[in-house]
Amino acid sequence: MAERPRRGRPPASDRQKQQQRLDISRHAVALFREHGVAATSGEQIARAAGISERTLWRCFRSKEACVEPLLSKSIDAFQAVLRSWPPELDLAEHLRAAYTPVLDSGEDIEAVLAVIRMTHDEPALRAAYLVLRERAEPAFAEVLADRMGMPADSLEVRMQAAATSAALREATDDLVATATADGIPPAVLQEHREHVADALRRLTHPPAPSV
Amino acid sequence: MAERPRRGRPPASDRQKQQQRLDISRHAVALFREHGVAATSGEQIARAAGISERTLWRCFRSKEACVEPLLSKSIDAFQAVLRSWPPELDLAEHLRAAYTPVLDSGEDIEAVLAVIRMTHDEPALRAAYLVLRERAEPAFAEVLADRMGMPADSLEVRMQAAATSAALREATDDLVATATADGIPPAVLQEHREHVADALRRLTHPPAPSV
DNA sequence: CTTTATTTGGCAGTCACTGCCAATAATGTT
DNA sequence: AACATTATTGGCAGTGACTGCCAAATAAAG
Repeated sequence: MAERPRRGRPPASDRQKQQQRLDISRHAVALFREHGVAATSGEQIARAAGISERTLWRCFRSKEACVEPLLSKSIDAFQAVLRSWPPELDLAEHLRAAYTPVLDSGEDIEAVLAVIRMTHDEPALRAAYLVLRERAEPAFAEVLADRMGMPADSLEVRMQAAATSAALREATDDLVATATADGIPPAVLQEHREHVADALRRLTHPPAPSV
Repeated sequence: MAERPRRGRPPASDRQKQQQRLDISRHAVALFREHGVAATSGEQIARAAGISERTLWRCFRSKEACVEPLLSKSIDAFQAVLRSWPPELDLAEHLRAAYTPVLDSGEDIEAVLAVIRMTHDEPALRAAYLVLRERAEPAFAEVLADRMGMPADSLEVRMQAAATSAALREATDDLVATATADGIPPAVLQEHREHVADALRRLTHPPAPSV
């Protein structure tokens, strides 16, 4: 229990590891975009990222998993928006103010959009994307639990969280599909926000009590 | 365009191919259950199914994909139930009469339950499961499109379909987790049906029009 | 500079999976 | 019955993703 005197090289912080993974992810996605997933080898990714192939496989269990950090960035960003949603404020208002869809990912907007687009053609990428979104559902559940007045691990809340997450995924796919190279037209963006807000509202405000 | 005189060996019907895949799937799942996924090789699966390794890889692109036919069976079964839902009947009533959760899969109930359980520990299986469920969403959309009076490929309907599918997945996971070797206690089953019915009702009957 | 703890790289090996071609099976034709 | 034709299967060699193992390199403390 007591703090043993720390000696030797200190373990890399989680922050550092995340950073390395993100760095690799950027190089990997760049290669995926240029040559396609199948035509990109682990060796190429490692070389581009300036690490050995061995450490690449230590960071990612598979080639396709290299997209995770980039995708996570955008998913995490939306979670943060949801978390900051004040209970009394209308959701659409909150989103209009705080939600700039994918692009909280800063510099990586284009990369994230490209990956999501690629998931439609590359089954392995789609699988990674879906697993990632499911992994984010507990966080959704926490937000919804407050609104619903039920524990976050109750089945009801988990179902709502899963439903919310899936609806948001569909809306995101739709947005990404209509996004051009120039970016996203403001009108489309506005409509997207409304869609998301409607879906979330519908899910968090149950209709007249049935049964 | 005209029917060219058919000569030589006729191609296998889709039905036959599906049957072969299902047969392989059963053997693969049996091995997965016994030894785990990692410890089961493609060679073992092929040998158990009485085919060459080469044809195994022709039928399935990956080892984990071997679970698809079995899982599809149970997903398809629920879709059939949904499709047969008469518009005027209460959903809970319909489910009570027509929905025996996973087990329309006939002989394969245990295998299906086992696979769904395994998806919690085996990321690759989880990925396959999620991809499979997403692939089923368009079918959900068709059912919902009728009720919502909108085209099945509209964003609204697709979002509802995705949400429905995800909620159902969560409910199924919950059911599978509580299922014992003896089977599923009737009380639990009944509760499960109610959960599913509630979720679907909530999704298909939107609350008071917002905005 | 030595000691200790941690990360990284190199190397060999396994195994999932593919391309290619020969063998076999299932049909119609002569 | 023998043959021609087409679809499926199997064998074989090869590629590449990934792992285990150990040695080198790095970063801190004594």
